[in-house]
Amino acid sequence: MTSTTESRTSHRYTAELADAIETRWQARWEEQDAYRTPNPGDSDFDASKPPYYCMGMFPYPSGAGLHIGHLLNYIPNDIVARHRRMNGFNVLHPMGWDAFGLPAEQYAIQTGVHPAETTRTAIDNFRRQLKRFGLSCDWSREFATIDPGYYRWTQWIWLQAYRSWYDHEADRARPIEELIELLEAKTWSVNADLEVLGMPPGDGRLAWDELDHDQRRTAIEHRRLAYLSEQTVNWCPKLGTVLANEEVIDGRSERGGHPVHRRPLRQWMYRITAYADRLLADLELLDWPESTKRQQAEWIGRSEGAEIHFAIEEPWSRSIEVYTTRPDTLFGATFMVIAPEHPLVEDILAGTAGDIDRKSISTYVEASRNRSDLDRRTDAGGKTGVFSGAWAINPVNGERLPIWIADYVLMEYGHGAIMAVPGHDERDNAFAAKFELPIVEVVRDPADSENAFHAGDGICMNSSVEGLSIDGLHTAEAKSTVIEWLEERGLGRGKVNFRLRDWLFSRQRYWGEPFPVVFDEDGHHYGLPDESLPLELPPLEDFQPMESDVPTPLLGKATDWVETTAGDAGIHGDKLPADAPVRREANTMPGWAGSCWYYLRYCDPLNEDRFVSREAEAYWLAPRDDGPGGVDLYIGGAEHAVLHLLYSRFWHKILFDHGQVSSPEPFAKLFHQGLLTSWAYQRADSSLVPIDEVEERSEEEFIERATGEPVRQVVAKMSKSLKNVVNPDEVIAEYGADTCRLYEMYLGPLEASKPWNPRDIVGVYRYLQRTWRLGVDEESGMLCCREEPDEGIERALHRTISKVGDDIERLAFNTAIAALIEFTNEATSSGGVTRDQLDRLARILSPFAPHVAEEFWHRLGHEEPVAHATWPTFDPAMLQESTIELPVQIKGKIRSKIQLPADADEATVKEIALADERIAELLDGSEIRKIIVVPGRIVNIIPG
RNA sequence: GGGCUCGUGGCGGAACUGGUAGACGCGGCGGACUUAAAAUCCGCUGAGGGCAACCUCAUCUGGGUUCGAAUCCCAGCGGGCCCA
Repeated sequence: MTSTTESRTSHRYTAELADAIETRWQARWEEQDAYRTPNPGDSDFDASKPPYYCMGMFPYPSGAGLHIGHLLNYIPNDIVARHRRMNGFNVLHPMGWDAFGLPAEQYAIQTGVHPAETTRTAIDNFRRQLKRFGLSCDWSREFATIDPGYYRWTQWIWLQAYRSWYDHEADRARPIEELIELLEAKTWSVNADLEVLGMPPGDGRLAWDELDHDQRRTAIEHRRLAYLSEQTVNWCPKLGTVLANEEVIDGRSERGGHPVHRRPLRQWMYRITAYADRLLADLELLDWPESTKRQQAEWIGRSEGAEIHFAIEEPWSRSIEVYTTRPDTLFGATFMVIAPEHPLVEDILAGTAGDIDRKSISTYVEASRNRSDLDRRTDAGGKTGVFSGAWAINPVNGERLPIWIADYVLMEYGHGAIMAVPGHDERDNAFAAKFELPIVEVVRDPADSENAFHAGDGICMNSSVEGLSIDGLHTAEAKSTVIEWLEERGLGRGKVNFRLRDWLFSRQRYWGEPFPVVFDEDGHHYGLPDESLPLELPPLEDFQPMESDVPTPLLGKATDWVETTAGDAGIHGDKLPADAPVRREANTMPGWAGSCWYYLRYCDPLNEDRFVSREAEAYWLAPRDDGPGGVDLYIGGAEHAVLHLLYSRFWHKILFDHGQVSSPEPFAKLFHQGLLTSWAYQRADSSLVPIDEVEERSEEEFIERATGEPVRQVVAKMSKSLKNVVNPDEVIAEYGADTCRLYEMYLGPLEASKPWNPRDIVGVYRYLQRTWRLGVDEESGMLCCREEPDEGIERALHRTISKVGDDIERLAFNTAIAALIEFTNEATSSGGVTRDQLDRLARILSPFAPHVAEEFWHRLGHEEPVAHATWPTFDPAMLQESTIELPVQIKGKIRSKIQLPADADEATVKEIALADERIAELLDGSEIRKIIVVPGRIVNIIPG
């Protein structure tokens, strides 16, 4: 081989060179703290710059390592951050780790290694991989949710809720002391059920001083934002934990198929329902995808209807309350249905009166106890139910309604009881059909008088008794008439209901934040004072779940930790004597907790006195430019559309009510990146085959090795089980990080699902090679630029600067990169760029390919990193060509193109168009009815 | 079942508020360089017709609105997401 070939290859942009450039600059950036973001108060903080806060949803570091889909979340943020920084913003662009939770604990159980250890290893690996992509994050702000210095404040925020109640009059959370003040002052009172009422005592309402200690506690519990409550949960003895409804299938755990029992358990709850109205209304303030806002609105599920009391015939001395959104169909109620958990069921089973088949009732109740809510709601297996033997009275017409027990009614919704209107509700209709119960039509669909069954709005019929008739009224009117009638007689009232339930916040697992609370010997709880935080997780050798029928939290194993004294726990002497034995809460917080407020901590991650300093919080998050404040841009997957984003908003509002944060909402603008898909293989029965079990016979023929059966190539979400995950380390080894960044952004629109196709990567790799050659001579390795600028290239550069900047703001990175490619191609074919042009090119390339750009920037003689440079300007006049080409249509079909000055007026345009040789020929002197001129766009001639 | 959303070359995708459909990339074809290959560079590449200038068709299907529709409206088919 000759030396010429060697020298030529030695300065080409190859994976090896990319690796050298990238690692060199990454090391330099780290040395010089290139991406450190000063906070207000820091000596190098520049208050004249406006703030910009952009972040991606932080990753959950798993043992499997980063996969290419994660980058789809972080590269866009990095591009925006770099662009904003170069445009004079103080940019906060942080990174951290969501590290508590079930996956880490399950992994630890499998491997026998402590979750703290596996999690730290996973974090180190994720950090290494992310840094290798050259993200311009301020790593000095990094933290993990498992750091005691962080979860101290997670516990503190929980205590804020624990020490609060919700004042519906003022529509905000307030300290418990203020509730006690209102009660002590006898401004407010308590009813017989120990519910706090916003009215003075009297008329059956009790004054605070009439209550004993325990009654007072109970009354307060009814208002507390973080409270204890008996909840029916899915307990899986084998797994030793409570499962979410979605994790239970046919009474067995989704994972492992172990039996799951429904049983009541005392759990910490969050009164998120108190915020339902605000969580719904404030969606309007947000620049979020409409679909996500709609999902949240549906999840909150506000409905207007009525609460109606139904008396029950003797001997059962109670009434049933139901909630219905259709009080207008009250005349059509032909039976009642109550949930198997309804208190009336217990009464019936305990009693002896009447001719009642108690055996089949108890069998049915037992059977439904272990069905998940999800199963019960869906129609799997058809409707089931049993007659209770009791009868209710319809308040409007006095008719007797048989009360059935059926598990399609859930205790958690409404009051665990419904009035069944089989004529106008599908599920009631199906139930009535199955058990041969009467169906009455009371609403007529104006558009369809054929079918009696109609679930929508319509005109009332058969709905009239003495003193009340709604016949002929439309649904909306009928509803208000019935509600008014019920309210006058004390039989019911109009009510707004929400689908949203209070948030079950306890888990029986080890790997989570401990609750900062202890219980005395009577079971009364005491929140820990702030100065005793953090309450650290005790070290636990054995974190295998306890197999038990009695739900037992894992932390219960740490007996030395659980059993302590009030003094050691930090409870003040005025609450309990120092030597009083107390038990710590052995449940932990769910995986959601740490992610509820991490965006706040980034603003001031090392603060030991506050969760975030007021100054930093106000600078980064206060409302500005008519926005609601909060994070300027939050990018993350649509799978978090409801839970994480709703929980975060809820926590933020609690802090807002306490005056701890200055914006009503945490995230001003939200964007969901699409899924990255990959090839997968499907059997004839459409089950999926892991990619490594498939052999490619030819272009279109794929065979499953084990069976020899042909399989179909399809696109599917990247997942470990399909083995179609792409490891970023491999891509970097083959092309370098800059290529990988460009490729991911070039695939297509950020919000769309896109297939990862390794074949296409070379396109952007070649682009970087061409761009490299634009500035560097491959033989000498030296910077080589032309002396005299080319007019066309200069114009093209202005166009590119303009388009790339606009596209970044639109998050349209694919078209921004296309524009960059176009520029390089154009510059290459017309003899290269000058130093000055390369200088500007390096800057607009830097958000996408920061390492190559930095190399150019350095070689051009700059000392400061390119990230600290300013975004190049463009001259709008340079975007405008002096002569333009305009298509000319005849009757909407393009027949010719004309050249004309860009500033030609309409008359001139028409004149030139008509004078065009081809147009004149085609028109052949015919009459012209009309000529439409769209300046700069088109001319359309309509002959007469 | 209801709601939302999408459907453009062989492939990923462009196309501003209705105004030159297919930017850019991949793949393919041809050429230059090379003993040859790789790499690189240049040209062509929606379909059909024509020697050519050009013509016809073409954005899931079928209707409609408009001077003009990938874009707006209606119906249908298909994919995705959410709710049930």
